[in-house]
Amino acid sequence: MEGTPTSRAERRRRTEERILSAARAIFAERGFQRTTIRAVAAAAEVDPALVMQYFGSKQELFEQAVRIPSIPPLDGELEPVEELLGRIGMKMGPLPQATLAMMRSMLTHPDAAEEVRGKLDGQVAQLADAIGPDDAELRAALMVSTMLGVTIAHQLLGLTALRGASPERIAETLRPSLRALADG
Amino acid sequence: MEGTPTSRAERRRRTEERILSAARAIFAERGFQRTTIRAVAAAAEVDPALVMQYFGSKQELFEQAVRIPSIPPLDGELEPVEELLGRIGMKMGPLPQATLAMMRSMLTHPDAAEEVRGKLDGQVAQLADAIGPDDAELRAALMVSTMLGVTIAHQLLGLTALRGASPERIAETLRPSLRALADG
DNA sequence: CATTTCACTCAACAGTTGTTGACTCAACGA
DNA sequence: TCGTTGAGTCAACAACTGTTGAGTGAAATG
Repeated sequence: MEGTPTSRAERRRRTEERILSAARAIFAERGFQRTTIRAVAAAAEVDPALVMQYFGSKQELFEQAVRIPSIPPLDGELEPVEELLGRIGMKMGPLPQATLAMMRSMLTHPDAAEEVRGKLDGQVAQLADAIGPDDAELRAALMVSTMLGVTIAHQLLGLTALRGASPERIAETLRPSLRALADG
Repeated sequence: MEGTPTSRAERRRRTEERILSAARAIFAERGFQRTTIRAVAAAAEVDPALVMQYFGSKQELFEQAVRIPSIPPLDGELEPVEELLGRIGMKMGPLPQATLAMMRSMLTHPDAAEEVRGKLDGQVAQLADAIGPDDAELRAALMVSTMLGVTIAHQLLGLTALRGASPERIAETLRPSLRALADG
């Protein structure tokens, strides 16, 4: 058998992570409203009251579960267009559950909307710095919007024409489009 | 005073439309889950029970309220890219409430997701017919995804960089990007 | 060993939700 | 004029929700 490490701190750490993991999965699948504390507790094999005791409220559970991976900033080593394209899935695997949970909720949960808007605004600003001078902000915003749309259509909506396509092929086909926006 | 046309059929027609209008507005603002029959009834100045009596269930109310304006098919008179761009807001005003309601709910309400996916798949197919032969379906899907992303970022999320921009300027700036996708 | 601490459970409350059935009353048809 | 119909209301049910407080038993501490 796997060792049963019944140390208090260790047990706590593990169940807390088990709850967070279950929460991420269900938030990502159903969004904030349709996710119930009871469902998260059941998936984590814990009593619903424990979830409350650990996280205080459903809202705080959501924040904790979704906090970790912010969109990484452009590090300037690569050309911006290539860096954006890489994010479609070439260099990292599928999107982290926390990001999916955030996106899934952003249209119906005001706090998630504000969080996503802030993150995207930040990315627009970074991108605007890296591309040509004319209309930089608008063009950057459209590049980010394009990435957003492709991600939603692919990961959340499951457009038929995108379901079979590999991330590499999507990125390749999208390149001239982003390039056109980046160059003005 | 405005005439008080107390004919039975007429009264029914009017209250029914009042309910549908209120439903569209609230569904568009809050999405399916967070919209309550009571809120719709209150906005329509009617008893909640009447909404049920007329529409049977919340789900059916949603379907009726959202049914009407399907995405108009490409009519082939214009070049596809220009036709898509026109939809950003140049030729028609802001998106109809029914469409907004649909989009607002599509990430958290499975039926709305399926409906939107179907509509977008249809548009992809049409667009794929109208553009060059290589990878037509994938390129068409990316064009549609781009439109989706820009619409979400602009109308539902309110990206800062897009909030001030006029639809015409957005369409203009987006043109080379869509053109690149259309031409392969 | 005795006591305290704390991870965890049980049962319940209070509010909200979709939905229903009995009721009221003005418009309608004969 | 009178019975019928149907638009609209009222009060309530049943299920589900987030949330709470009292309790339990094993680990930590002395």
